[in-house]
Amino acid sequence: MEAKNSAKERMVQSALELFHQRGIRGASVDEILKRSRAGKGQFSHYFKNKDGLVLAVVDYLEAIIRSGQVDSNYSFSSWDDFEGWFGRYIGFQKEVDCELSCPLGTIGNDLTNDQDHLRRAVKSFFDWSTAQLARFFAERKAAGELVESADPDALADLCMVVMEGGMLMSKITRSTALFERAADQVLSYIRSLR
Amino acid sequence: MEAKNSAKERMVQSALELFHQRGIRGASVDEILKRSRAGKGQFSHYFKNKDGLVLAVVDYLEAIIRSGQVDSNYSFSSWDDFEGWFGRYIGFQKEVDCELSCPLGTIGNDLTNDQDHLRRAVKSFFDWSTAQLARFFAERKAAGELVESADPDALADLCMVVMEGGMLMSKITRSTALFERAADQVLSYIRSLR
DNA sequence: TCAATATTGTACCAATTGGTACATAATCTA
DNA sequence: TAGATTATGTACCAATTGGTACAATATTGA
Repeated sequence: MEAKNSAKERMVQSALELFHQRGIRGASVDEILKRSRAGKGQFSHYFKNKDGLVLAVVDYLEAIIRSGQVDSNYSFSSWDDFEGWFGRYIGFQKEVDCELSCPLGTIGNDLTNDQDHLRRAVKSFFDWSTAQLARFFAERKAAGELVESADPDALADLCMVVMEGGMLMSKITRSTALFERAADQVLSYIRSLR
Repeated sequence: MEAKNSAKERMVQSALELFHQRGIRGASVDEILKRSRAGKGQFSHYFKNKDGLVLAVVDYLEAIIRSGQVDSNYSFSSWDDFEGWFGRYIGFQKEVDCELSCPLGTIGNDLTNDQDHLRRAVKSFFDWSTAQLARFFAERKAAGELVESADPDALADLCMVVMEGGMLMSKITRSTALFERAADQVLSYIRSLR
């Protein structure tokens, strides 16, 4: 149905790159079109307006992460899998010299109150991610690998918050040192509950 | 020297409010001037350009936080002081219905690579905040109130990362639930080191 | 006092913004 | 193949952007 590298796909991917780098407002439609070698015609044809493109970008991001096509996947089955989770985000930051933070965090923070449908789309991805972590912790607890007082949902929330905060602080400080130490503390904490 | 409510002061305060709400790019110079009841003349007179205004806003924020004029101060002297630290940020989010995140986090994430002087200004505030937390943990450890294996710097990093991530996730999910549970876990962890 | 300095207001500018109009070309389908 | 639908390109638009020019007004200090 859809060609391999359709104009629509190129627009979404270019928009993702630019939104990730400079946020929604920092990337103009014209620049996105130039980068994706598309014209205004395609843009208006495939999207109602810029918000429509943002929604497509969020959906695209959610799709590739949920399908595991990206480094930081959420298919934990062992403690080793989990312990590598923070490492993949830290590794990403090192690859990009700490010049970016989380794409969905950046997009989500850029939204205004009149873009609630977009905010909900971003939130739904975070809800899913948190649920994946919580499911993993619940499974480990059911297997007797976590003490009775451990709260799987709270642990999942802690991980998500540290990941988002770590990505943001890495960009601002241009260093993963803070993120790494914080992640280490979380891992120590969770190990102490085993 | 400076009048109580000088045009410069009004411009900085209005800019802070708007940058906090919509980021740097989301707040136009014209809108800031309208809100602060000032003209283009004053703007050009007091600031070189928009970046100059951003720098003034960052300096202003750092000054009021370091001087303790704002709720979330950093003058910890007891465990009770510290345990209320996350609570003040969570309380702020509740006051604003989770429609904002951390002002310096928002500004910091909005910067591009050609604004390195601004990034360094934001970073210097985070460095100071982290150092305040680290000093507190180091003092407690010296007083024998933390186990030998506790790392004051790493604990400070963990707190900063959870605070920033919590503020961001609260805005995106429009709820402090995640932030609260994550903060609780951090407090549990630190208590386990006492 | 009176000139220098600091402050403020208004008008303007080129560039960019998101968005529309509309003609053309390709593709599908009956 | 004919006609509809889908896809693409070009030109244009009003509004907004950050920034400048410059005149006018206070305020200061010798």
